[in-house]
Amino acid sequence: MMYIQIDFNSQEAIYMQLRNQIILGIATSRFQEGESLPSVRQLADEIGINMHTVNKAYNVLRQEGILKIDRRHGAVIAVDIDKIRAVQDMKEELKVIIAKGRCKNISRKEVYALIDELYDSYER
Amino acid sequence: MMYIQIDFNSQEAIYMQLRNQIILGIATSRFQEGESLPSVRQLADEIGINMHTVNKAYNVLRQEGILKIDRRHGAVIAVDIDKIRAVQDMKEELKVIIAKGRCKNISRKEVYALIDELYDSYER
DNA sequence: TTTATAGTTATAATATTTCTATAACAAAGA
DNA sequence: TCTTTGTTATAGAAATATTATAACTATAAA
Repeated sequence: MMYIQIDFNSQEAIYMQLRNQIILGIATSRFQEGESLPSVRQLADEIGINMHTVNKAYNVLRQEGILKIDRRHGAVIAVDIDKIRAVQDMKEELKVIIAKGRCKNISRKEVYALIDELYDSYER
Repeated sequence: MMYIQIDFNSQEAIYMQLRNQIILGIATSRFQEGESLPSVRQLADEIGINMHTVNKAYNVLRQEGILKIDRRHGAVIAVDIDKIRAVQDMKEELKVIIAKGRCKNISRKEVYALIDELYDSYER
């Protein structure tokens, strides 16, 4: 049992909701490095969605260097530590969000505080 | 002339690219509070896209409290300062990004550094 | 008052993306 | 051999994005 919760009324694509929850699960140590995720068919069954939707989420996570997938062990949490690329990716993701904050006169320190709140909530 | 650059091969929706560039433009002071944006027809013509696509971008920005739109002056940059809501929105947007950083062992200080880089690049 | 321009609304068509539904395949393991 | 794995292919349905017209009302300028 994975306890994944999908909001079918959300505008966010199902595969992205799934991807997000797996990332959040790893950050909060609900899932651990080396742990196997259910097979695409199993998880699809469990959630009540199609196999390919799970497959898509897994492949996004693979491309992001969060999972490794092979025929033997299925999807295994294996975070690749290409720190440089990870930081670059994050910068790209933050770009518009911070720009919007700048428009709203949100200060650096206020952003720091948000970062702290979130980091604390992911503490193990 | 607005000098908006759309990547038609991008997977990102055109109206979102437009929305992002306007936000970045405000953050970098290329556009100023009180300034009028081109009419939806004008900008659509300039970029070579449909009027409704521009209209959608403008309406997203209105909903985010970045523009005001009325029949007299068209779309005018008018950032509403509901700080509490703006901060809440940002937290929501940061949630998964920071979780992913946590997976990648990116430290708070490294995130701070990114925030600083971005804030500096938006300095006027 | 006429004219032009503003956003708004409506409708339709097309393209793309998302999600589902089947099915078959090859590799690995029991 | 039998089952399970991810992978691939194809097809269709549903939702979203984009374009194309057109008409409407309100405002501003001529």
